[in-house]
Amino acid sequence: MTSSPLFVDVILPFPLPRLFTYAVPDQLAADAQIGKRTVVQFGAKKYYTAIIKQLHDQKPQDYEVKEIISILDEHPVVSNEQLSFWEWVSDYYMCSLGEVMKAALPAGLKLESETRIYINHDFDNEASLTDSEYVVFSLIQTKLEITLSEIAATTKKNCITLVKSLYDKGAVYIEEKLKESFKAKKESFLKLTNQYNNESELNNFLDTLKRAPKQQVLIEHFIHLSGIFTALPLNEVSKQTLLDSCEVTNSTLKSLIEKGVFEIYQKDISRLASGEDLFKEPTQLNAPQIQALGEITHSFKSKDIVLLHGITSSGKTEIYIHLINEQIKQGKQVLYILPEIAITAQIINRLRNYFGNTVGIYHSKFSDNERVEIWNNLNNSNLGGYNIILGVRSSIYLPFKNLGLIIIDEEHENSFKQYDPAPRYNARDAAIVLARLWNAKVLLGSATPSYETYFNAQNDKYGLVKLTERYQGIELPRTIIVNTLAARKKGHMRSLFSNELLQQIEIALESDKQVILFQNRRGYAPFIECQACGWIPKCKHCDVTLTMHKYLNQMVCHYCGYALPNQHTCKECGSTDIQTVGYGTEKIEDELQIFFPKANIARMDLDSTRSKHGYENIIADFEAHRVDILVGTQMVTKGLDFENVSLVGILNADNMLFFPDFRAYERSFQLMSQVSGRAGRKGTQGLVVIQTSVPGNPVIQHVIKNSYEGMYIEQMAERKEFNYPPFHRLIKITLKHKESNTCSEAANTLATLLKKQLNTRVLGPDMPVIGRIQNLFLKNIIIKVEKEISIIKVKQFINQQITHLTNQPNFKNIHTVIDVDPL
DNA sequence: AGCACGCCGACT
DNA sequence: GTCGGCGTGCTC
Repeated sequence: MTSSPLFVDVILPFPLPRLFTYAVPDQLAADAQIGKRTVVQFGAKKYYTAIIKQLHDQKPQDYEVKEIISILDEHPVVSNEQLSFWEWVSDYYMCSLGEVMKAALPAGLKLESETRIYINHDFDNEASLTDSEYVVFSLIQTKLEITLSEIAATTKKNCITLVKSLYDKGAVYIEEKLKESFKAKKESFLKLTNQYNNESELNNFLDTLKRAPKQQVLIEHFIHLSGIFTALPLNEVSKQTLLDSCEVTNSTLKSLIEKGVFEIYQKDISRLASGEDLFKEPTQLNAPQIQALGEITHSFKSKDIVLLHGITSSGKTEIYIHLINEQIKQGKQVLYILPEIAITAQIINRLRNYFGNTVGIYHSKFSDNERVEIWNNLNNSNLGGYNIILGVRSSIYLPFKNLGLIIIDEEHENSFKQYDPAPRYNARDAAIVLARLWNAKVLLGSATPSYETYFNAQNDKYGLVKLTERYQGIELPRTIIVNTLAARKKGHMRSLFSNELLQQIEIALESDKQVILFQNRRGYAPFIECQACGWIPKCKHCDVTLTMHKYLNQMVCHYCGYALPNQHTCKECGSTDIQTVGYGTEKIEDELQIFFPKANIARMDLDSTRSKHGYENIIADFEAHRVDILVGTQMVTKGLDFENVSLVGILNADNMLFFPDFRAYERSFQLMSQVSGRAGRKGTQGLVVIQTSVPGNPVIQHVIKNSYEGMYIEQMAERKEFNYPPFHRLIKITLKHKESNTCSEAANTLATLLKKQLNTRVLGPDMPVIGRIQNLFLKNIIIKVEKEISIIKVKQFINQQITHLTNQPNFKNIHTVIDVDPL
C-alpha cells in the first residue's frame, strides 16, 4: 500500500465548465472510487454532493485544494457507462457535465447544505441590535432553530445581511447542515411480545377475552396471517393488513398493545407498487403483426436501429411486448420511452399484466423518493433489479446494467426534446447513443415518424418496417374539410363552430357516441381588447399579450407567469366595452355548453391536468362515458385509445399551418393525423371534421388522403432546397440582455465573428417571435452545418467565439443559450 | 448556481 | 452619514 497523496476531480451540479479537484484525506482514501458521491465544500460555506469523475496523484500547483468531507456511497451510484454517456450529452449538446448531472440524478441523491441559524442563549446585549435586526432575532428566538429560507419567507428584506450582522454581534450562531432528502418509507408491523410468543400462553390469554370478542378476532387473524405456531414460514404482518383483514378499529389493537400482547416495530418498505410477480406469455398476434415482428427481428440482424411505421391503432404495443419478452428471456434489460403524457394507466397496466413486478415506472408525477428507489433498485440486483423500465425522457439516465433494447414510442414527439434548463437534449437521439454504448438495439415507433427518422430509414441507415393495417379491421376515419372563410360569408359559422361541425356533434351525441375537439390554445382567449381605444393588456416582463383565463379570473402571461386580475374597464380610456379576441379551450368549452346544454363537457389542457391525478381523472371520466365531449389542446392527440369516439373536430387548422417555422407543415400533418386516429372503432367508421380557411393547402390535402409519404416527399424537397434538417444540422444561439441595444449589438458582433469561418452557414441575427421574455431582450442566430462537416470543430469554434464576445467589456453581461438540434 | 465584495442613490 | 440596491468575479 503506497501512501502517495490522493486527489479526486469531481463533477459539481452547476453550469461550470470544468471539474474541481479535492484532496482525499487518508482515512477516506480506501473508499474513494469513480462514480461515488462525495460531500465537498464549495465556495465560502456551502456543501454539495459531487460525483467523483477521476482519481489521481497530481497536486494542483496554483491553488490550495480543500479536502473532501465524506464519501456517501459504499458502491458507485453512477457507472462508467453512465459517465461516458454524460460526457457525450455534455459534448454534443454543449453544456457542462454538472448540468448533465443535475438532469440525470434524482434530487434525492443530490444533497445540498442548508444554512441553519440558532439562537445563542448566552447573548444578552439585545439593546445593541437595530430594529430590523431585532425583528429577525425574535423570529429566530421563537423557533430556536430556523433555516435561512424560512427567514426569507417571513421577512421581506434582504435577510442575509441581517443574519450576518446578528452573527457578528454574537446573537446567533450559524451552521451548514446537509439535508438528506431521500427518506425510506416506513410501515408499522406487529409482533407478539416475548411473554405471549408461545401457543399455550396465548390460548390462555384468549380464554380471558370472552367479553372482548373483537380482541379475540384480532388475535386469531394475526395467528392466521403470520402463520405462527405452524410449520409454515413466518409472515410479517403489517398493522394495516391486520386491521383491514378483520374490520377491527385501531382502538382494539391499542388495548392489546397496552395489555402487552403485541408490540409495534417499524420497517422500511418500498414505495414501488408490488403486484403479483406474474409472467404471462404475450397474446397471439394477428397476421400483419406477426409479419411486422418477423421483419423487425430480421432487420435487427443487420441494423441496430429499426423504425416501425405503424398507422394509429395498428397494435404496435403488442409487438413491443413480444420484443420485450424476447429480451427478458435472454436476461437483458429493456428501456421503453414514451412522451410524458402518453404514460397512462392503460399502458402501465398492459405491461404489468405481462411482466408483473419487473416493470419499473419512471415518471415526473412520481415523487422524488420513488425515483430514488427506482434508481437504487436498478443499481442493486439484491433489491430485485428491474428488467423493464417504462419511462419518460429522463429515464435514459438510469443506471442500466445490461441494456438489450430501447423502444422509443411516438418517436416524432417534440416533448422528447428538453428545452430548459440545459442539457437541451433530445431523448430519442441520446437513447440511440446510449444503445450503442450497450450494443443494444433501438426500435422507433410512430404513426407519423419525424422526417429525420424517416430519412434515415429511407437511406438504409435504419431498418424500416411498416404496419399498414389497423388492428381488428378498424376502418380509417372519413375526413370532411369545412372552409371557414366561405362558411362565414354565408353566415354558416357560429363563433368558431361551423354548422356542419355542430350538426355532426349533434348526430354523434344522439347516437350516444363521444366527441373530441382539438383547439391548440389554452385559456379563454389569447387577449382582450378595448373596443373604444384599442388597448390590449400586455405582460410587464415579456412582449406578449396576456391570455385571459376565465376560471382563474386572471390574465396570465404564458411565458413568465405574470398575472393580473381580469379587467372589465379599459386602463387607458376607462371604457367598459372590452371584448375577448380569439379562442382558447376554456371559451370553446363555455360556448359548447350553450349549443349542447345537455352534454357533459370536459376540458383537457395544461391548466386542467396540473394536479397529480388531474390527467388520469379526465381520461377515466371520458373512458367511462361520464363525459360526452372532450375539448383539449395537443394533449388529446397523444396515443389515447377510446372505444366510443365517433367524431373528432379540429376547430382551427390555420394557426398551426401558419406557424413561422420550417417544421410547421410536418407538425400540422402529425397533429391532424394523430388526432384523427382517435376517431372510429370496431364496426363503425369514424369522422374527422377539419375547419380551415385554406382547404386547398397541401397539408390539408395530404391529411384527407392520409398520405404521409406524399407529405414527406414534398417537404423533403423544401428542406433540401433551404438546407434544413435532415440535410443540414442546426445550432441555435440565443443572446439575452436587458438592454435592447446591447443585445442587438452583441448579436451582430457574434454573427460577424462566426461568419469569418462559417460564412453563409450563419443566419441572422433575427428577433424571435417573442422579442422579450422576463425583461430580457432576445436575438437568435441560427447556424446550418452540412452533415459532412465535422460538427465537433464547429462547436469548438462557436464556443471560442462566444468566449471572445463575452470577454469584450460591454458584452460581459450577455447571456447566451446554445440549443443543438433545436425544435 | 451561490455568495461575497464593492460601489452608488434614498432614508434616518 | 448608513442601509441596501445590484453589478462583477470566483469557487478546487
